[in-house]
Amino acid sequence: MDSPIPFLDLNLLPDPSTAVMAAATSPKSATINSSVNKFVETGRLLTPKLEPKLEPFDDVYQTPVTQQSQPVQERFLSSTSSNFFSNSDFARTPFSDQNHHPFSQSSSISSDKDSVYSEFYRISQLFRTAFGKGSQSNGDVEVVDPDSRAIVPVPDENHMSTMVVSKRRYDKRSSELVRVTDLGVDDQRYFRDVVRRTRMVFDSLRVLSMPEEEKSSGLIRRLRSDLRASSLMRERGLWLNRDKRIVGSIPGVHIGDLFFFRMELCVVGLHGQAQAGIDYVPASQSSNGEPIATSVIVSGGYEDDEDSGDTIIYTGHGGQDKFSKQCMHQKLEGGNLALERSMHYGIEVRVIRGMKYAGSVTSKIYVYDGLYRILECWFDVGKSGFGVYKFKLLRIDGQAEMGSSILRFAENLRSKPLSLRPSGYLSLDISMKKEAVPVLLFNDIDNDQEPLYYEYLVGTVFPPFAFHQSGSGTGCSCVSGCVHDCFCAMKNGGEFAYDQNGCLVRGKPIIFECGPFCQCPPQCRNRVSQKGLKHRLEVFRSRETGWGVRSLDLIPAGAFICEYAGVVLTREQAQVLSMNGDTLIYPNRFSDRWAEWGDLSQIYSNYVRPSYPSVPPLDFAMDVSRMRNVACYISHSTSPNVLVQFVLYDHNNLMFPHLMLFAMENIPPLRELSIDYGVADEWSGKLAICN
DNA sequence: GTATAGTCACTTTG
DNA sequence: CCAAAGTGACTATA
Repeated sequence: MDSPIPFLDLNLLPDPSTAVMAAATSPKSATINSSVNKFVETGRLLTPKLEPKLEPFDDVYQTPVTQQSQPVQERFLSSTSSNFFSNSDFARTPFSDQNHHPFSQSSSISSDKDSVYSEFYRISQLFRTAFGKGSQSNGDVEVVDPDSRAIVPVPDENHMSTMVVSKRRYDKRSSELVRVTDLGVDDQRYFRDVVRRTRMVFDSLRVLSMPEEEKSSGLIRRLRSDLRASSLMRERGLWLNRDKRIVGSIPGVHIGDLFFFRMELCVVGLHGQAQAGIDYVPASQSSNGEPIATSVIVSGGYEDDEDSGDTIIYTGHGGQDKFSKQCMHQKLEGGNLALERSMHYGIEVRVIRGMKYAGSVTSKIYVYDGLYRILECWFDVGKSGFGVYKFKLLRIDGQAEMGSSILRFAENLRSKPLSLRPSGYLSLDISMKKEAVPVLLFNDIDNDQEPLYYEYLVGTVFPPFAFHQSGSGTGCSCVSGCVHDCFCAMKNGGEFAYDQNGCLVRGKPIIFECGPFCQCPPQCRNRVSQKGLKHRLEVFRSRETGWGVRSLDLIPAGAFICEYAGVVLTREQAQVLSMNGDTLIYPNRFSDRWAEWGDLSQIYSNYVRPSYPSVPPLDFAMDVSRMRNVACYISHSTSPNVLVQFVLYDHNNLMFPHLMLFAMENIPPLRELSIDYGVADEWSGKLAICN
């Protein structure tokens, strides 16, 4: 019998992907010994209590590295304007006086209280109030013009109706510049949840405002569903971090987090510019009249950029024609000036990389890569012969592995796993080709090989009587694929649970996929989870969570991951087995995370959580003691990135649904997956997984 | 068929 | 109130 390991919440641990590329030179861990990720009952399972802790305002502000603060325009223009346009000899001359180079004096932090940067202060719990409700201080809500009214779909429990939402005048972003430091564990978890919830709303709105397939009226609308989603959220005050301008990391956003849209960056406050690559507090709002940069996006849109990971030569903005060709000299203004001022004061900037991502669509993804310092700034001749500003950025030490390099590593790992990780692989497919894509087994920290000793189970084994039920032979007759009002759509309450890409649109108590009794083809949109794995998964050994699971591919939010498979036992059978100490899963104990997915109650006051089709309390257990699949190695978290959704397809017996796992966020490659296994039952003390 | 170039409709900020 | 920042979805072309 396994000995249970102490409960560890994945989210309290450093991102395991940071260790991915570390060399496999570590002492053996003899204490971790668990085949399934289980946990013992502890008080830490329950809701964290948020204890406000106020930090003194005074002693925590940051001061400029250089005490003297010359008027910047004067300083710059006087030192450069003479040779600015004389072209021939743009030397590599840093604008900053060497004596005042930020890094040369960065250790000397003055405590000058009259410093222009006294508004930098540590803030912890102040943000808590600011976050939750969208921090509206707007008394003036008004309709700007009657034509700017938007008709938006409003989901109610069974169908879509419409309502009219008027556009409002928005608040400007705050000018208050702050840095958030020393967040406690509870705070981190809180902000993570807020960010995740916000991104879920964004995704739901985006998917809901996508055009449905037909639209045969000939009126082809180009619909930017990302813009629609963000503007709806803005109307509701759901954009994050608008009441403070945060320099440094954004609470709840981790290094390596992935975004598919620029507007998504705006919504969470990671980067506030819809198009521009440099975000900054403008001089007009800054307390000392100097602009300060907060974040940059390295998108590859400037020919003079040189990105080598930890160091970046970043080109300032401007000087391009509408065809993105340099056509004139850049000026030291706007974001360019802000970057220079940030360098002057030694203030870090967030770096987001826009990268082409092979797979899915040909679009870009944005990766948050952490904080960088600006080392140098100079004026140079660009490739096109026009003057450009260049900034040398250096990544600050001690941060988690860059998301962009993990992406690249994972991409290479796809084609040549053994040459990139010559040791550690125990198996290149523990499913022995039973799954559509391989499930790898990796352990580079100890000698445990346990997952090799189980028979691989692709799908849950139900008792024969589960199939003997009246009505189990009915299905749709959509020979050419299901349409929106077909029989199977009706079974699901009149709408399909999945979008055209097979992503879960809204969680439901249970989903009816098309099955063997339906006439529709295999590529029907209502067949998703029954087709098995799409993303390559890897069971891996971790010092913190025992065995864990991660993906080698990017898993987009809402995508199906895998089934949680086992051998179904009735209550009586389970009682016998549990006395023998076998490992059982109790499906009814998983938290109802499906309810969060697609929850638009923050947008629509009349939103009701789907309650149809209803599902009776589940009264079975699953045995995974001999046969199991990849899912039972997934770790527990109270802030999980994977949800459990009940699905039926091969029979219609509501008592015995499949447990299907879907991504709750964009899960980067090599990041550990986690499920909320539920909290201990107050009376029995039992958990989803029990011995 | 697949990559690339071009075109168009957008939004927020300072 | 407007200029400036560039994307994302689509269409045409190589």
